[in-house]
Amino acid sequence: MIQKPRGTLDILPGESKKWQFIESACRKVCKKHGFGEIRFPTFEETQLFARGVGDTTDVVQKEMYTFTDRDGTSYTLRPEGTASVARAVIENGLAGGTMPLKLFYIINCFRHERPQAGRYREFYQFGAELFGATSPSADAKLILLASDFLKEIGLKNISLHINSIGCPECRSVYRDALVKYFSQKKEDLCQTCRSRLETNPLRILDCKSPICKGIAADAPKTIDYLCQSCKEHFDGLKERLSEVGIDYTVDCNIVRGLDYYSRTVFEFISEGIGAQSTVCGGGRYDGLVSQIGGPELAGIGFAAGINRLVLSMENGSSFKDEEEGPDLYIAAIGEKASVKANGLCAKLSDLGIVSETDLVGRSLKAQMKYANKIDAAFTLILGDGELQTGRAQLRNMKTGDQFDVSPDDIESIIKIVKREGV
RNA sequence: GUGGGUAUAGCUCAGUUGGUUAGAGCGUCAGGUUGUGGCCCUGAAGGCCGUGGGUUCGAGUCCCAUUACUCACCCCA
Repeated sequence: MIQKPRGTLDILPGESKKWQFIESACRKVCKKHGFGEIRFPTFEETQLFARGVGDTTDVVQKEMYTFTDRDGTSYTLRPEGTASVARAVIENGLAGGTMPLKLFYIINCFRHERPQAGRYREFYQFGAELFGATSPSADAKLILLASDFLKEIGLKNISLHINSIGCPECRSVYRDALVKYFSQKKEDLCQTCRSRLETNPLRILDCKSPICKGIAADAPKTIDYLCQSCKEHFDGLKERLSEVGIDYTVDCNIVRGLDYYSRTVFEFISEGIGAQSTVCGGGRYDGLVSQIGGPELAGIGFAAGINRLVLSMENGSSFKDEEEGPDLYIAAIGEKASVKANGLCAKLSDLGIVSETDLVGRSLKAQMKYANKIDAAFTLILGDGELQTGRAQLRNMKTGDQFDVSPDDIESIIKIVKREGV
């Protein structure tokens, strides 16, 4: 028995409706805010992610699906979307066009992690990126898009947390202060946080350990270390969020794991879907485009984890699961009737009456049972007798009423199905 | 990469302190006279009890290993 790869998903028809619901919400909201869809390769040169996402990040260091092509080039299955979008913007000359540039995408991504609730090796993201705008209005616009999207799918128990991690200049000052603070308490920190002190001190802030949490509570706060312009930017964002009526809480412990973030970072968090509760996360990345060889071009974006959104839909959403059977099932008895049923079925389907007929050679009784099971609105019974007399029974499966029709009079069959079906 | 939990039919699960041919419900398929679904009744198919070792006269049951699933750490959407 060959099984699907670990951490991947088969999405069956019943479940895929939820995914379609989410995807159509993405498209609807993006249209509303003027974001255009971009599609790009599933794999890119490994270098793109190494330089864009950051050489030292866990994602790049131990989670990428990397392979060598026949010509020796190293490629990687995309672990996220932003770096690829930035690359496509540069490569297609969009950076020289009209700004702002607003793009969105719905993609699958790949990360070799240990699977758990809300975390998969192949996972799906809805992402949006806004380039060429440094104003806090851009940050607010993007957060509004995300907020509208979550509202559109009607999720309950979602909260927005924002923070500013500053520009590279003020962040390094802050980082030093943080290292200094935590170094004093080094003995009390958990094992992983002690090593984080060297590698990524900001990460200590969102450690799950209660002891580290306690220590982090009194740690220096990012917002106290922002330079003048970063502070103004953050204040500007908060003002604009309030103006458009978006509730938020400032959470100094929000830290993004990807190197390209600067200034604004944010997360939408959902209750009750397990430990992986960030349903949408993003931030500003003014240095990314130049980092991967493009011009100076500001950007801000987010990605929402579709798998996690599907999970949080269990807790309530505006999704309605409407099971709909075909309008008509044609029960055929015998070879001649079967041939006739095939033709009738095709004609009716063309005319907008969703029709089915027997494909597996069942008895009449079994066909009736099947019609009932698939929730067909009507059943037309066709046998030798009907073909000879030119009269057949059209049965309303809900009421049990039967109508005498001619199998060749398609018009009147449609008329009855439409009238009774409403 | 590190821990915990789980593994019996397509699905959800029973299976006594180890004891003969491993069960139920649901689902699937077929019947319940002549050409009419739902409810009900009957029957059938479907399991190397995750895999490999071990203990034992005897293992679905106990022990070890392994794999998968799952939850958490880590990381992140």
